[in-house]
Amino acid sequence: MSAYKEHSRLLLAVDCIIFGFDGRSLKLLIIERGMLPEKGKWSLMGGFVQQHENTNEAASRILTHLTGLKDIYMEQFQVFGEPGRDPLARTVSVAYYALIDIGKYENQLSKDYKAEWVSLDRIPDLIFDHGEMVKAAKEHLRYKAALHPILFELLPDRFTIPQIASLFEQVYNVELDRPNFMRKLRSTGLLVKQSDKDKDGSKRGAHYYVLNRDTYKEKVSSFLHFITQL
Amino acid sequence: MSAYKEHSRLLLAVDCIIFGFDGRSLKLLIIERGMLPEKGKWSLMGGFVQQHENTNEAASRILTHLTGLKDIYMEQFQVFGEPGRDPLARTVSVAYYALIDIGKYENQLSKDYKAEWVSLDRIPDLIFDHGEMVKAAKEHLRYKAALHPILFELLPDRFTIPQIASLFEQVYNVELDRPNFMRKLRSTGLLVKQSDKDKDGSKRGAHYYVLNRDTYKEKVSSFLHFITQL
DNA sequence: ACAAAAGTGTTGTTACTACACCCATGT
DNA sequence: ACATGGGTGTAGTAACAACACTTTTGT
Repeated sequence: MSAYKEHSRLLLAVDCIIFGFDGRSLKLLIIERGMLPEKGKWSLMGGFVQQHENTNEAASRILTHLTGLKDIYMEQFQVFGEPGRDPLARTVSVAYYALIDIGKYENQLSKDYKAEWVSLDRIPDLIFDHGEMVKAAKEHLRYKAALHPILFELLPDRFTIPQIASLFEQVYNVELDRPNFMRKLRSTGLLVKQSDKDKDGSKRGAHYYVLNRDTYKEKVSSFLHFITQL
Repeated sequence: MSAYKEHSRLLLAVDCIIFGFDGRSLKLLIIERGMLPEKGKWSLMGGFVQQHENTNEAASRILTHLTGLKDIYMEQFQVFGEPGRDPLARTVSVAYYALIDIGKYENQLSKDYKAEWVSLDRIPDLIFDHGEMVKAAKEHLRYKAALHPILFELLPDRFTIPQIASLFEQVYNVELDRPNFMRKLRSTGLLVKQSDKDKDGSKRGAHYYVLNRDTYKEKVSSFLHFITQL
């Protein structure tokens, strides 16, 4: 372990921008920080990368620890490494965003961490550069979700098309033409219509759909345009 | 500097996947490694992140050091952090890909490093996980270049449409319909036609074009599809 | 009956593909 | 004159946007 002696070592952390959807609105999961510095302030969930694990494993561990869920959709999107970002020690952080159906979330660590779902447009000040991380995560999410159907990761097993539309509208901050959006969604072959309806959102009720997991797995990693043959 | 004492520190490196185009074919810049371990074997250009710099600065420094060029287009794309990837010490690497016009490349460090441009389909075995990094970089480049006109970064100031087409064909490993590709390119408004022609590639000669830098700056950060209004 | 949201139909426009064809020039 | 790429024209098709219209149901 004395190799590369002349080079300085540093701490490597992972921070998670956890997006959640409860069927109505898009939220962010943040915690009240339990350690110094900045103890008691709002923060993203994070942790240090351990000796025996890679960064994906660290992110998984941290996500499971906070939410109680396994196999959460997550994506590494950017390294934040300004020298002074953590005032106590040189710490470089690998940022991940994660997508969760809030209905599946188990508030298992309410004792260890004070975790809270906050609306995306009412995010309090966060420690360090976490605010910047959230902003970058939103951009990455927009980018990715414009080409890949990952927003389904936020939805419950049974969902309605108006719910998806509302989710897209919140992510992109636009109003969609519902008729056209509906057709586009159905043309993907990702949706399996159910016979029953959700009556909460409207009088008439909207049909439930479930995701066709097989075509989903295919389409998550396709969807390109500029070069149309591939 | 004794904060977070209980957490282990590690080495943070940057590795650069440097793509270059010489007007005919797409290449990768690799070096003969000058330090242990694996001294003398083929490797990507890389280096350790220093105390005073962030990872982008480290990558810039390393790129400039090897190529003699400033303001190289580069993009951070993935962290490689398997615990055993460098056998001598726990080292996590932030991978960047870079795009260079080989014509501008100055072989300035031929004494310090034995650097060489190799054809993308004849890459020798590389140390550690560098082969995996190259593969991932190619995928990221394909992804990004399908939506953003970044491949122009590989071209000289004056270039012909057949050259661009050839570049795209090599990146995506397809044959393009030249007439249609030409029209699509010109419809972007990125190209400014020059009056003279390049006679090297054919008898008739192909018109030179230069990039419209203004529209280029706009379009590099646009180009989405699934959500068409933005 | 009517408001409100879900969902269908239709039409004009744009973007793309396929491919026939013409152009300029070195040999 | 002809082979070789460079480049234009055109027609059919698919995807998309706009928006009128119908359906269902709670009040």
